[in-house]
Amino acid sequence: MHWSETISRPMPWKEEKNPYLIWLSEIILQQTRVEQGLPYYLKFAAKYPTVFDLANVEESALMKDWEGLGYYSRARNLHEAAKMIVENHQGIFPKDINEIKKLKGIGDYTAAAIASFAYNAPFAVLDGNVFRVLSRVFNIELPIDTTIGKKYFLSVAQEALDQQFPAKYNQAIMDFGATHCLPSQPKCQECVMNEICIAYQKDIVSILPIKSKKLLKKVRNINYLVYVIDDQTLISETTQSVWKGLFQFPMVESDNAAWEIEDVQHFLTKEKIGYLTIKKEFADTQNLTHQRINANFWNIEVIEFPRIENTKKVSFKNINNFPYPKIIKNYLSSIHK
DNA sequence: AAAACGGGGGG
DNA sequence: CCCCCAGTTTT
Repeated sequence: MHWSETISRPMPWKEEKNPYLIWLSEIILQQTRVEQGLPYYLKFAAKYPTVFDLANVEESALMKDWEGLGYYSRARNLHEAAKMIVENHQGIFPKDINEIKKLKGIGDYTAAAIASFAYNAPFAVLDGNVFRVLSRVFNIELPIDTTIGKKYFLSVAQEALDQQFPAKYNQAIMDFGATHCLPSQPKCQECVMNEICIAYQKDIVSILPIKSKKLLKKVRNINYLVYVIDDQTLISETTQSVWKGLFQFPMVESDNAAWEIEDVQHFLTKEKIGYLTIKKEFADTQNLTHQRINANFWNIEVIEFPRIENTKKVSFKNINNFPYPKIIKNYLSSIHK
């Protein structure tokens, strides 16, 4: 806490005591860098100043505002939680941590963050920063991605918490992890903790914290078919999986490799779709947590649109009124001259 | 307990 | 190219 008084890391939600705005900021910041989430927080705080504004908005509009931030279930959960607060709590954000945890999208970390920041309640936050700081200072070599590891770290975090100033302490340890006790190249030489940091004394800072799992990535080849008549094309709303609630073009996934133009021709013929021209307009790749996506965008001039379930006609002039995943946005930017 | 879930920045 | 980020929900 003393260290935190020597640094400056201003953020609009620090010093904020309105639990609704704290909640909003915490949801936006889940697995998201402060610099990345900041503009979204400012937009949401201005557009949805109260929980009622959030509860009453159409979900599609909310998704549009969330566009580009990722982890879209956060937006859907935010909406559902807002409605829960209005219906079950008369629009007043709950104060009891168990009630806070019942809200969609709020887990252990976010509940502790809201309870401590808004009400100065004595609950220690345990996020990526805290895992790192505690694992190094106390030389904890339990993996942080196992149940046993999380349980132990939580007990250490709770014990280390300053009971008198929980909000200040939680804020300080996260600032410390984010700016000083960095994942790589931490500033150990000038660290105020280096004399009591066991990992530093043992020179094993770089291996901490320890993770047990490594994740497998699936490679997917997606062929987006952009059917075009004059200024119109066909888009559909994704109904499941990763990009639920966002829009995309009709697509076909190919197993081994991305399509060549012959494969597109073959597909259109098989589906009895008449076409004038086929042109590969854009190619891009995107890395998600569990999959690597190779995408090709095929511009296909047609005489009449094929009948595909759940698609709608839209003009390129209005196409940006709908929310899209990043890879579709990249394509749309590339064709917008 | 493990997998799924985005996007961006930095080394 | 890999790691990590103010984590939570679903399987």
